[in-house]
Amino acid sequence: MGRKKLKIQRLEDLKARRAKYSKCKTGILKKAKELNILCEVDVALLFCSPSSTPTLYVGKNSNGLSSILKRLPNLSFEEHEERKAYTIEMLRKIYENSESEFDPLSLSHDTNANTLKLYEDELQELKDKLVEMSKILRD
Amino acid sequence: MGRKKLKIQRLEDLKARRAKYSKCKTGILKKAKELNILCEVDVALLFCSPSSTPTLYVGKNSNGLSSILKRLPNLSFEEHEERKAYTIEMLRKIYENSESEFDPLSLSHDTNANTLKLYEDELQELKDKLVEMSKILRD
DNA sequence: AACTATTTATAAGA
DNA sequence: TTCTTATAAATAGTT
Repeated sequence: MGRKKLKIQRLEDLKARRAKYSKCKTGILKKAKELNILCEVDVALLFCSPSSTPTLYVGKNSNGLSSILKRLPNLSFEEHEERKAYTIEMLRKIYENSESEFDPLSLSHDTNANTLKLYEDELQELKDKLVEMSKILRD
Repeated sequence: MGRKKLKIQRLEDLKARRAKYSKCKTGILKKAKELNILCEVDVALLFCSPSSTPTLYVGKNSNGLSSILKRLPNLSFEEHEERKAYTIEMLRKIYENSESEFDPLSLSHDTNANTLKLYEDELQELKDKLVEMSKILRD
């Protein structure tokens, strides 16, 4: 929207990128709030830009979701070897089954309400990460 | 947007709510992808509706973010008492400091890039949760 | 942060 | 669900 149509590619100018980020984030947060209220959907959004404070938004009335997200910041230093092995195994299963949808929870306490739909970007990244991890494990 | 202006309140008709959810989610995901590419911002979105499969979107090139999010589904059954105590302590600090911004990471390995900006809904929920937890602890 | 021309998202209907 | 079209809303360029 706006005076001209934008090509969806990285904005090279830092200042323009920051301005865009600010405006766009505001817009998405507004939409997410609307979705949360209109449709009774639990919503959580996380934005991390290289240059500014990460933003977490969690909609009202999230059942258990927000309590999980609250712990996100603390996970990184709790990565014990045990957990890593588990994660790698999970990634392998995901990799072997990489279509546009899958269910990472089939490994554990699955219920219909707990399945996750993943998008292409996510899957590509999982693949990349698995390759990286494989390299590390070979050393 | 559309033929008429909508009031932002829960849609009472289930069918309408589902239709709205589907359309709106598509729109937000599109915007999030644009933000991810245009501004080089790591993005993660999670939607959980009562009636359909939860949706997770994580943008391309997320540094460490996606590996954290990947483990979200597995957290719930890993809630040991030790972790709970830590979480409660974190919530207390947050509660005592509840303005529209704060830094939950000051408790640990804080860097400028690791702080989180929280929104009102989030804070309200934290307060509610803390009240609940206080009740449980008194028993 | 504010303005406004323009693009984009979407409400209602098919 | 998908499409069409009128309309509401977001936003690009600019101040």
